[in-house]
Amino acid sequence: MLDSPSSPPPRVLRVAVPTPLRRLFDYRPCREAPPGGWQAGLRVRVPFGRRQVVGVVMACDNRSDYPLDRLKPVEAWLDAEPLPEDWLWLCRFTARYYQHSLGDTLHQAMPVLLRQGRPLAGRQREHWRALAASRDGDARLKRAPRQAELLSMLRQHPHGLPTQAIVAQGFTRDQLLSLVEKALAERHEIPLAGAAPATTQLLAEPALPLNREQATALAAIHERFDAFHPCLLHGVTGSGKTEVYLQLIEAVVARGRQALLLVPEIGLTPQTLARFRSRFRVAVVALHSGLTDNERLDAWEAVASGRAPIVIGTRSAIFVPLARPGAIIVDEEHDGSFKQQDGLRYHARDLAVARAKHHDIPLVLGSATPSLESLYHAERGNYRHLRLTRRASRYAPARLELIDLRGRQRQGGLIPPTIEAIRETLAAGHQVLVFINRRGFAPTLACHTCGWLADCDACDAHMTLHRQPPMLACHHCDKHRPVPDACPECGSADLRPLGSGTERTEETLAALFPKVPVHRIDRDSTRRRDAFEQTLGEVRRGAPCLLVGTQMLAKGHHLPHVTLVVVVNADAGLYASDFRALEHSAQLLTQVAGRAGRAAHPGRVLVQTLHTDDPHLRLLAEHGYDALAGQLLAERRAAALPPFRHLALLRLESPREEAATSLGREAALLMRQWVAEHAPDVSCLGPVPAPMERRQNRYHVHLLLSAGRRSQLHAACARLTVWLEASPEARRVRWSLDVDPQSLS
DNA sequence: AGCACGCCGACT
DNA sequence: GTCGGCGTGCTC
Repeated sequence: MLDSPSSPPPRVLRVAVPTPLRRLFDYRPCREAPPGGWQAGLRVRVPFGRRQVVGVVMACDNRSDYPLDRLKPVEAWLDAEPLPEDWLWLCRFTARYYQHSLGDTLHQAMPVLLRQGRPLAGRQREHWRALAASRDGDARLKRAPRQAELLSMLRQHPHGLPTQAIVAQGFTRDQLLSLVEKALAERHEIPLAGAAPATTQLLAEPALPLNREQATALAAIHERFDAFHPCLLHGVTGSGKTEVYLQLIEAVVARGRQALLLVPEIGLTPQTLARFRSRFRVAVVALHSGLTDNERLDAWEAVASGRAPIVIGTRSAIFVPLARPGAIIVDEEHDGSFKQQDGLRYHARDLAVARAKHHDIPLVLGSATPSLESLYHAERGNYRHLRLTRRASRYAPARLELIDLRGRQRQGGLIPPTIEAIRETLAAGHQVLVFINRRGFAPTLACHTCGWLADCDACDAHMTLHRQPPMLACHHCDKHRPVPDACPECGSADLRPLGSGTERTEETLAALFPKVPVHRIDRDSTRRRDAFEQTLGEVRRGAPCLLVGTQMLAKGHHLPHVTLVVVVNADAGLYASDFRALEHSAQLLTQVAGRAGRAAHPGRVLVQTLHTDDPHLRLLAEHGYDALAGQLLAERRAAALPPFRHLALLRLESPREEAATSLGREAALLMRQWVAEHAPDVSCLGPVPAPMERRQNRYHVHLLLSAGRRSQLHAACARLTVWLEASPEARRVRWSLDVDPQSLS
């Protein structure tokens, strides 16, 4: 692989190029070889079609299937050293597993600045420092008070300050340059790379004592540090999973290794980060969507070089290279945000498993409500099943009380006994959380004279009625229109909202409890970045109040003063057609219940439903998530669904329904023939119209492959994508293959 | 996916 | 007469 500078350069470089095409492109090396010789993992700038792109050399060779004399030369190499080996491995694995183009996968897994060709090695950070004081210097700043302030700040830091820190104090780059021009300050560069930090004095504050279960779990995870060691840390809300993570990370870092912690999108809050940063004296790098391109590259480089021992990040952080991998932890492993829902449709939790296995390191999947996949692996002994059943609070998690909605008059979705319970809770000086899974004022608008419903004309969906501001909006496309005064069909003025959303429930509660503040928390009310945190801060102060919100409210936030949780309608989730709907509803209901009574008071959870006798709901209410999960697993087995069989979903999408369907039929034909001969374990279902077939005036058609063996499913998918890429019909239809789809819609 | 080339409608 | 609509073809 390595081509030493003395040996002759290879004739051909196989380069992964950022394109959806699932193949490599061959190039001739440029005249000057990189200092370490040509090798896999080097970024190169290459001509591709009519443009220049950044690609990655995947192999060196002397032959090509393409005529050698027609190969274009590489424009330039961009790295002296190849990109990290573990990162290349992970990208290769991901591209193969998800049947995605390698070039695209590498591109996506790279920080933006590396995609653009910026150098990685030898990165410097710009610093500024004051020059020796001259008598007249300060006099010259008489009319520039900000520059004078800046200079005095620089004088307090004789080793210099990074630009970022200076700008954070409210100074500008221009002010810095003015000081340089006046010879009062100078710019200097500090290389970013450096030795790993000393690991003596790792902790900034002492670890908390562990209870027996936590200690047992930690010991089990610790047992081996040099072997793939998957553990399912299955702990009820408030049982102290985070403390186990903290102490595992401590042990990992003490051994000079790095720990990677993945958290759900919503979980990487300033509070979470603060908890980790206050525990450790070493750097805790956070990778989240709020970083600038430069910050992201710095973070990537700090981890890849090994300088940063602890990384916390959301889904995409699974792609950060680790110089000395020590452990990977996935918190709330059941969370849907770990699965990317477009383009490269990877699941960060599943990649975490693959990665830990590759590195031979411990893996921890933590959850109060584990996915059926992970429970299945734990049951089969593939994962060690570690349970935490004891809560720090005196009180057991609240039981779900099923409240029968049938035949009751609803007000904003709430029936009288529920309203009474809210009244009592507020009177006792506590807080109430009302959980409703629809935003807007009402799910739709209906004519009570002729039965007309406000439908979207681009989707097979109703339009949601909003009051703030008033409009009809489709939640599946960007269409919205004014609320009509009269029925467009019959002219009747008797138009009424049908059902309730967060806005209507908020309005109802505000009318019922005028003296109590009502906070609405949903995507519409939290558009402004800080609004959510601000509301939560107020709620944490503890005065009686009402919180109305969507599932945004259910996850992660510690709300110690909430003692009553109301679920306005459990049925929407329970009876959705998707095969994971029950699992997700049960996880959500259990999480919502976990919000009640975490501190000084026991809690109640009222679940309104039309189906109080539903066996799944009863099982969940009476015996909890684990019991229901066991039942659901049995049902999945009977229905030949994951985790007992593996799925891959081909989605086809076109403005012309017939185009999508006919391509689906051809693909199905090909698959059925090919599979009969090469992969008899695979079955092929469809093509069928997708649920909500028409979205944004495009028709969606599905073809589902399923198999008991991954290898056969994989082979079938590979055959399918090759065929699709070559098929002229497929170029007129947008298609994507979703391996291990999260949902069938 | 980009990005070109290429062949038919409404405008200075 | 041109500007520009998106069909189709290619990318080492």
